[in-house]
Amino acid sequence: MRRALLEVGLELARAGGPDAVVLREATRRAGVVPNAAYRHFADRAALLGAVCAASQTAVAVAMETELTRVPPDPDRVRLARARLRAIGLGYIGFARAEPGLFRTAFSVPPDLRDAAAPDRAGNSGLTPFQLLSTRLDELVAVGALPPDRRPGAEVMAWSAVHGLAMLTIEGPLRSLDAEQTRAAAQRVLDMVEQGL
Amino acid sequence: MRRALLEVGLELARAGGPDAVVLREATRRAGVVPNAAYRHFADRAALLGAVCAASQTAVAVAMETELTRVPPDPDRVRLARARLRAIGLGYIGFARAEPGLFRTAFSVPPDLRDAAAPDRAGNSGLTPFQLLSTRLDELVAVGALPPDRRPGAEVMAWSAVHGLAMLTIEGPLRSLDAEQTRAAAQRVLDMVEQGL
DNA sequence: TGTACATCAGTGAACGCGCGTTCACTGATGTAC
DNA sequence: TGTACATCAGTGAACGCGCGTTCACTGATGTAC
Repeated sequence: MRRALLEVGLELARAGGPDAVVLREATRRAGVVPNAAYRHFADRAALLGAVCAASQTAVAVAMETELTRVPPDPDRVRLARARLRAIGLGYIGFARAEPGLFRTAFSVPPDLRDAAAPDRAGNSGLTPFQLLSTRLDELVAVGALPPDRRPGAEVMAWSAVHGLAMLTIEGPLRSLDAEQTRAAAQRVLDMVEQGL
Repeated sequence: MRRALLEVGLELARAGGPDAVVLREATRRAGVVPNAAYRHFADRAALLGAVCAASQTAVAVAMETELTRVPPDPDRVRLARARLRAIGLGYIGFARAEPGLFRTAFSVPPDLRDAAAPDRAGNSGLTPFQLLSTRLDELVAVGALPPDRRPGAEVMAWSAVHGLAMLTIEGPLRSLDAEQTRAAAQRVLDMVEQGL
């Protein structure tokens, strides 16, 4: 039942973002009376927290999926760069494909994201941030990024990619089609590579 | 009265973002009965649209204010770069100072941002996007940006700055203090300069 | 200068709605003796 | 093998709340004759 509520909560978030995760509607879809939810979640905030954690996992899964598509390359520098691009593309692609879940994953009330994260199934258990850190570490390891530029690099890369994602899903870039979005993503990733 | 409702609406948005722009609460604060609002706005969406337009103007004003602080410089290239940085800093600074208004300005429902924009008072009447375009045009004019790199440059610059703004107000970078934010902003702007 | 009338911003009361949450409950499941 | 009992997921009914919106209205303001 807990799982059913979580899944139905994800369905609601998918369709309408975090505000759409409504306890009564979730129980309705789960075929259960409203207060039954309180057997499994302390309150609405706890349900939303769980949905948010699951959304973040989904983002991470999308990034890792893209990562596995990177072809092997004997040139370690080129490979490391391709991997960084891959997680960026996965991130933006997820935002485009699942804007509701994406917003749920990151527009999260401060104090309820510490909800348990029990469903790490399907990915390595790393958060999107950790996936990014790993790639940047690799760039340093293969000599593609000077170590003195490493600190704070997450923030820069993440800002660029996150900004594009946001602008394309709920900002003024909403009208871009899939092709244009992909092109914009490539250019932003170019900028990150250059600018780091 | 219309003006009073708009200002009280901005107050609500300032405190809680777009969702906090509640018609009944606005009339309450304006000292008026709820339905009186319908003399001035078709419905709640129209009020929110007006508040959103005003928030965007506020962002633009913050950017222009920062722009006027740029000292004169005989080196036109350096000046153009400083101006681009200035509007970026204004943008991020506004997001930090007024997260509620910032979110209201950009997390806007698709169809109601075409609300009238009657209160252009206090700035040149340009939108944040237009301010950015002007700066990029100037970079090209002084030879700091190759013309073939000009198309799409808005998207890249805006993505980087917008992403940092978002991550610092409602994302995982919320815990950064003012000093750290400023440093991050400078680095992101470095990246944009390099990466363009 | 004075009267009749239209305009229109704000009133008072009410509507139906969906929400989160609490209460005492039922009835199936599993465990202890 | 059979009975008594605890556990606990889900029920049924209800609460108080704030919301957006609609109705017929009042009363001040300004205009036409």
